[in-house]
Amino acid sequence: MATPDYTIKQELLAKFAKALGHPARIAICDFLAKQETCYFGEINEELPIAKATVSQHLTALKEAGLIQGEIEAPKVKYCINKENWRLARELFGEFLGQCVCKTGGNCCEK
Amino acid sequence: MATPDYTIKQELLAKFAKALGHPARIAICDFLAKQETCYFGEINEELPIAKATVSQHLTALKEAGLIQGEIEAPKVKYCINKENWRLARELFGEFLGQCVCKTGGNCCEK
DNA sequence: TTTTATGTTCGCAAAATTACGAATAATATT
DNA sequence: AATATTATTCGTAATTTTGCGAACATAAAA
Repeated sequence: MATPDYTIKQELLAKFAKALGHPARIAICDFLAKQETCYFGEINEELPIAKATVSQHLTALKEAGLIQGEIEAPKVKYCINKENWRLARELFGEFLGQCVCKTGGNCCEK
Repeated sequence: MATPDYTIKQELLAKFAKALGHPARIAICDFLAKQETCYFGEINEELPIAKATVSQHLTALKEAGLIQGEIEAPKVKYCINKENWRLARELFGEFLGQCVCKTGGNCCEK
């Protein structure tokens, strides 16, 4: 077994962050978070990129576990994966919260 | 002026997320969040990668605004950029929070 | 059964990311 | 002034990402 360079949490957080590291994927999530019905076509219309590219972004989000899809006739229905979404919320909250308690200026000025 | 494909918030959130999308950069931030003194050398020792690569990751975090550096003799002192860190915390909180209110199962089962 | 509608996958190109060692810069120290 | 310490930048290679159109798959509709 190779040396565990980073912790599981760090790896997981990085995986979520990487999946969210593109404006199109953020826009997809924003859209999905507001819809109960969520077909590929609607998402595709919302974005300024080709459908093949939209499909790729959806795959990236799916592989990170942030969304999920379900085939329905010739259409495909997507939605937020709420369980992992909550996990992401907890991890980001913990990660981004760990520096706030120490109020005051930065240790490096400017 | 080109069409604004995405909102400012979406772009900014994606920029922060992209910067955090690598375990080494998460590890760097974890380390910095716990230290008041934070020289390059200490960060470098903490990571299993070459110093040139560490420097690159630091630059990526710096360009995203999440950390900042200050030259001090032959050493360089790094720290969290607290102002932008707080902004990131707010943006991620808002983004990841927008789906939680609707409790219940996912719209797509399985 | 042939269309039609809806998305995914394929093949490709351009660009960006990740990683490293070597070279360089900048400043203390001897 | 020469040397040592510290970290960035350069040059390069391998991989991944992003994006598109065309081809394909699947199932409903005609």
